[in-house]
Amino acid sequence: MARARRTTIADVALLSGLSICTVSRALRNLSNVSDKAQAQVADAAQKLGYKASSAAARLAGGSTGAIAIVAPSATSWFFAQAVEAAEEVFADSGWDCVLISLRNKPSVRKKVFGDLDALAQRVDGVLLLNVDLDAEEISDLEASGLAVASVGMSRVPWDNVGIDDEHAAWTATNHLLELGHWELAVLTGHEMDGTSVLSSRDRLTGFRRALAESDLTVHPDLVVAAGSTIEGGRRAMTEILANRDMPTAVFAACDEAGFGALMALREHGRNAPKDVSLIGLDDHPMSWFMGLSTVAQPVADQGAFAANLLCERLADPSAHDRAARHMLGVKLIERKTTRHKR
Amino acid sequence: MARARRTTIADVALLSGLSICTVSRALRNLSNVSDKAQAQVADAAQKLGYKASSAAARLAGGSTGAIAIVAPSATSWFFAQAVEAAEEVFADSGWDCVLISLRNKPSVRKKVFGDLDALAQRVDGVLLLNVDLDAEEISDLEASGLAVASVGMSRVPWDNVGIDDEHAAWTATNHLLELGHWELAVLTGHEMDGTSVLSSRDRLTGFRRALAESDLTVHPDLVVAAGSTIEGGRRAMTEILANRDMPTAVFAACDEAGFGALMALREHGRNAPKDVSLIGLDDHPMSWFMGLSTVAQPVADQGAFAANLLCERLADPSAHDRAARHMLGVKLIERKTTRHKR
DNA sequence: TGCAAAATTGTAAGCGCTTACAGTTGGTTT
DNA sequence: AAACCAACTGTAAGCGCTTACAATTTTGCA
Repeated sequence: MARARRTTIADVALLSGLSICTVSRALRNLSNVSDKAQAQVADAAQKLGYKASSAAARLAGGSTGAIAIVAPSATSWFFAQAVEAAEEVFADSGWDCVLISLRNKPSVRKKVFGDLDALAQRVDGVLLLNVDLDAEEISDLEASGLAVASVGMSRVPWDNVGIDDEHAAWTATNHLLELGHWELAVLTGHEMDGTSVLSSRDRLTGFRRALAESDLTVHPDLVVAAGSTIEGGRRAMTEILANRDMPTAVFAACDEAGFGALMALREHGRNAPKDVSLIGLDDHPMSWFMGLSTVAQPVADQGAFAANLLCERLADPSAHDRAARHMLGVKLIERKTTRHKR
Repeated sequence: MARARRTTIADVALLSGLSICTVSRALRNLSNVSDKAQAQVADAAQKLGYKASSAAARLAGGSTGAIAIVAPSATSWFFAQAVEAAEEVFADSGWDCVLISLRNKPSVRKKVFGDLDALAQRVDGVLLLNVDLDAEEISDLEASGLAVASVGMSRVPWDNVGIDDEHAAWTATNHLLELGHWELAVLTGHEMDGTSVLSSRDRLTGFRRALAESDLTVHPDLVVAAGSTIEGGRRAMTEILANRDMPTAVFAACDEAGFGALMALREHGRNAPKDVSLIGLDDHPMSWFMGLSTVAQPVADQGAFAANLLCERLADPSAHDRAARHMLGVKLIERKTTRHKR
């Protein structure tokens, strides 16, 4: 099978009997092309199996045909789900997805967002998944000319969809409070190295607010970084167990950390809800089985929704009205790891 | 902050006092450039903060600066891990990763591999993760000019790393056999729709071989598709439980399906190992906690290893010797869901 | 029916980089 | 010292597509 010369727009022009320029316009569905020409071009392109060269298009000022999906990390359940959901939407609209994992490293984040021009050169848009950007990065991104949409970022000048993380955390914490607990610990989504996923900040805030509303204070030793992995949750819970003051209830900022906490408890001969009440946040597929009480959030929906929003922007950049902000609901799910304080 | 005209290779040429051509060569570290010129160019590029345009490079016949990571789906634990590990390797080498999830749909697979030219246009290489390709797709890919490396594909004309899935499954099954079980069921990695991930085929083969070696036959009703999700495992196990002939042991082709099986058992008032012995394959982080016996495989290692192989190929396309094949080891881990048949 | 305005279509100039091929330069060889 | 070479460097022709701007065809109306 010899490698044939690629079919270019010129071939289509020739076959359709129109000029390259008209073909180019027809191919991109620009308005000022007659229906007849449009049809001829479509027909010729079809016959020739013509595929545009994204590189050439890009170079000439067109679209790259790609968007970037940026996530703090790609291994946790939440991100894997959101990424897949978004990828599906993008793929169906013909966009390539460049995956960029920040790997929980501020250095990687700085590298990516510190050189937006480089990014803008390879993609037309960016989908941010719970990425924690500082004010400068936000305004740079806004000014970069890239279309942007995000999952889980409030107060941001572009389309955004998410849950109210603070409220979700508040709901979980409040559940604990209502069960009569007042010595609470929290396994935050922050990483050990200090990095934090955006949602984890809000969740911590929600936790704190719930306590404050009950005039409770949080002992610093009982706020421990777990990240969003099972292993992190396990380490964090182990740390809490080593504490002289055992809390009677624990809020894990994500279910995976909650699973880890369950492990740590078992390793120490304890369990939930007997020794401590434990509640997570996410509603991971395993949670039902583990009996983990939690606050459920629609994960794939968020990814898909945001991806759709971005596709729309990309399709019609002129629609430059103010950013849309969509909040999806969460729901408390009581299972077996929480119960009334005795 | 006005959007300045981009710095091109011409600017670098001007500043360095050399021709565009020499600059281009110096930038790409081609051999025939004097050290002096090389230094001047590096210096000028540095000063100007020059960033090459990948689109232009591509159009002119250079590299796209991107590779594609293709996975049957992106949500399962295995793929999320492998993808992240690979992404890290690629990102560190400066490659963009285009994520392509086949979403377990043959149609998507056909679309992607049926038009390799389109793919070749946007990426220089492809990393395949347990993708099940037919002979034609393999040879087309081989002929496409794309650099290829894969995880978990045997007998393929390019670099490959993986575990011996058949042997791993054989090991798991044999463990069951050694415990005295002879009525075995298997939850295969095949999807309900008939799609199969490459590894799941080999695992099924390994299961069958183990039985055959003990002169045992498999009842068709006891070979059920579970895919590689918790939910799939749950459905599959439920189906088995509805069977009149309950097996005394079950091999789940992946731990996640095993978790689902555990759920189904519980929903039916049964449990492992009392009612059936259950063994998985993967060693998912939850498996320890669940007490799930399994066969452990190094997941991130496989992704990173294969990514490195691909990077090497990409860096030196001339090294066209025969494909390397690396087999990583697996290990039986006995936990609590398997025990001797009573 | 005739002419300006509107709608289409075509011409041609790049976009920034790679690369075949044509110089240059300076050291060797005879 | 003339003739050669090897090692560099420069010239210029694209890669395939977008897009001002010009040219042409239609259409709308008086």
